Amino acid sequence: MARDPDWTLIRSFLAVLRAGSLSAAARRLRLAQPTLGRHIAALEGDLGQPLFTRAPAGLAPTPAALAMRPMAEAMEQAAAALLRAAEGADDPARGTVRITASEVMGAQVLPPILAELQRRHPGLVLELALENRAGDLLRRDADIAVRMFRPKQDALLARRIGHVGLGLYAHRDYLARHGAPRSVAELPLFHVIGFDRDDSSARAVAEGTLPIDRTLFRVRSDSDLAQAALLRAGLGIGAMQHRLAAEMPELVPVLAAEVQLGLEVWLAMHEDQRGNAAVRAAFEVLGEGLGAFLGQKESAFSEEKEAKRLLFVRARRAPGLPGALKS
Amino acid sequence: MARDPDWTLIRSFLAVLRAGSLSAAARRLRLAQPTLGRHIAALEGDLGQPLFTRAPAGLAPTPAALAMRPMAEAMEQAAAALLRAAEGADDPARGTVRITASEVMGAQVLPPILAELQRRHPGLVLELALENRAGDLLRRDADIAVRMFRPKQDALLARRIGHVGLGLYAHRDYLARHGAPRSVAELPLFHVIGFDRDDSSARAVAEGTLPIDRTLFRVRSDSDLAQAALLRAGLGIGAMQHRLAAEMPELVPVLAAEVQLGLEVWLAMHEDQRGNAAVRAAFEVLGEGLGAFLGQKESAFSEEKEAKRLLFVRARRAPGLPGALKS
DNA sequence: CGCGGGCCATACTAAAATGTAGGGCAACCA
DNA sequence: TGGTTGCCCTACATTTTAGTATGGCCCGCG
Repeated sequence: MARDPDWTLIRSFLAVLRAGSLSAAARRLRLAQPTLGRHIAALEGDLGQPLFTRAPAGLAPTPAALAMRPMAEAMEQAAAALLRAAEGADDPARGTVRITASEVMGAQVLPPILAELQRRHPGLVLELALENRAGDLLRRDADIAVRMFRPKQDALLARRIGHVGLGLYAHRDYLARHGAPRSVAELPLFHVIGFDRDDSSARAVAEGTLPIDRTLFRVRSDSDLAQAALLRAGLGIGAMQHRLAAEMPELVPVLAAEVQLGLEVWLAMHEDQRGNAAVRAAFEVLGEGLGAFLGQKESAFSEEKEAKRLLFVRARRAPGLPGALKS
Repeated sequence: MARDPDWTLIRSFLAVLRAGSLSAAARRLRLAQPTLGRHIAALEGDLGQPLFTRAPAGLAPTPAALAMRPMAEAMEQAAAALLRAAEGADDPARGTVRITASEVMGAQVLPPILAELQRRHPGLVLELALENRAGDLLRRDADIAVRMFRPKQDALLARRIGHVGLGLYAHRDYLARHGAPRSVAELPLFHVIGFDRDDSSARAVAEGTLPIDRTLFRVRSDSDLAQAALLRAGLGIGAMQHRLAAEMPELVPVLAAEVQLGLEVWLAMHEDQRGNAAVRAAFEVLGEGLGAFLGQKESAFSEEKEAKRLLFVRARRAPGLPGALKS
């Protein structure tokens, strides 16, 4: 009852699912509407069950169609990754590299490094996606990830770049108005800037240091960039990389001796992309640039397994607080 | 220079890559050889670079083609998963569920549980893949995984089923011939059965207990089933689940007081498959059956994040030995 | 209530892809 | 060395597929 359908039909199916109607999907795919109608009919025939119920305003997906959607999207992403791999396979100068990074990294640290990358490989097309959530590489959403924590997946090639130090800062005007806390215990009396719902950044930073709790914060945002902007605007006390804060004269360190935070910086790529010259070149330049930025010697190219051992040792040295730790 | 190619071309490309020639690929796909020749030519045109060099004995892939292969395979697996999802979306009685498990689990524990599953859902088509390597679910190589360690991926729905105890055993004839070790320190004097190159099983079992080293073993195999068979054949001392050893009267426990090993049992499925009735039904029955086998109450259905917290607590209670721990 | 705009389905025509058949080439084997 | 086999390429007939044009339907709006 289920012949395996032509992949083109799946692509059309996904387009119809997204667009909500045959006509709209046809416009996006630059095909004719009857063509898509036939594709859907053929796919329904192959699968032996209806995928859409014909409604006046368009097509309504059946539960089966909704269940199929993630797989169709996985195919689409794999196809996009294949295209990138094909472009840059031979020639590092001619390819597209998609990089994902955390917000702060992508906005504050990466641009000059990417400029250097582009200078060395002018033919490269660069894509930069900023998300604090991980898991992009495995979905082939990106070729290279700059992450502030150890990549967990076996299928990744990961390199530990170094360590970045953070501390608490506040605008000097804020401190002039409210004074400065004299101890960590006094912090709840001030306007602490922190996450809203997504604690992934905070828990990585605070690992083994502070018990992190949403109720501590009196100014909340899940965007690290927004947090930084709020900090610079004088709304309260928040965390920032020392390296970045040093270039912002209006910021003054707070509890510098008591609160010392740190993050690891990791570079990761999918092992499938090992054969892609463009990705390899970008990986190298990013490693160099980030290493220089961190002012630390970078470790040798190492596979995930070795990286794991390193992290393990590190984790034993600094046992964390159960409440703040979920990763 | 790079139009995004029709997905059918990618499928043909993968077939040619695997088969090594247009003709062979054509036979497998039940297409004519010139058709595949045209597909490859079209794909090369779309990508703007050659994928194969024409050789007398067939086609030799270029580096670019090799770099593209993993992505093409990812598409293929996603398509297969899509097909399974379509089949079983509505009706648990009519669907295919692909299960991956470790060798011992799949060969010794799962069969009766799968029999029960089939009894309850006679229309289900079951696929069972035995591999000790993980990472199958994310590649959509399987719908459900039975694993002896905590699944690490965020995109998975995981349920901790329970705990299985292991110990060292030997055939009574072996012990009659060689005697029994009186302490762990004496073990190297005996024929210990263990892994050859792949230490993934052993390091999970021995976590926090024994320093595991390949040189300890005097009988080596990477197949857990082979190890069990060697153990039953009297070749030496090896690890086995208490539950299984209890049904093998020829086996005698060794150093039962000194060496107590254990593994967690986890059930995991891809969150994308949540909408698949067949997979859900299989997940439920597997959870019940494994829970009954382990003789323990199963915990409530929980997402990965909660599972992580559980594991963290556990890891703190039993700190491991750095050398034996890489996961 | 009539009109326009969105949608899908159908019939027909045009284009494109597929299959078939035959030729040439290199490698292997008796 | 001569036959056989497997391979790829090209040319041509055929089937399949896509595009165009049209009609009917439902909804919202003036």
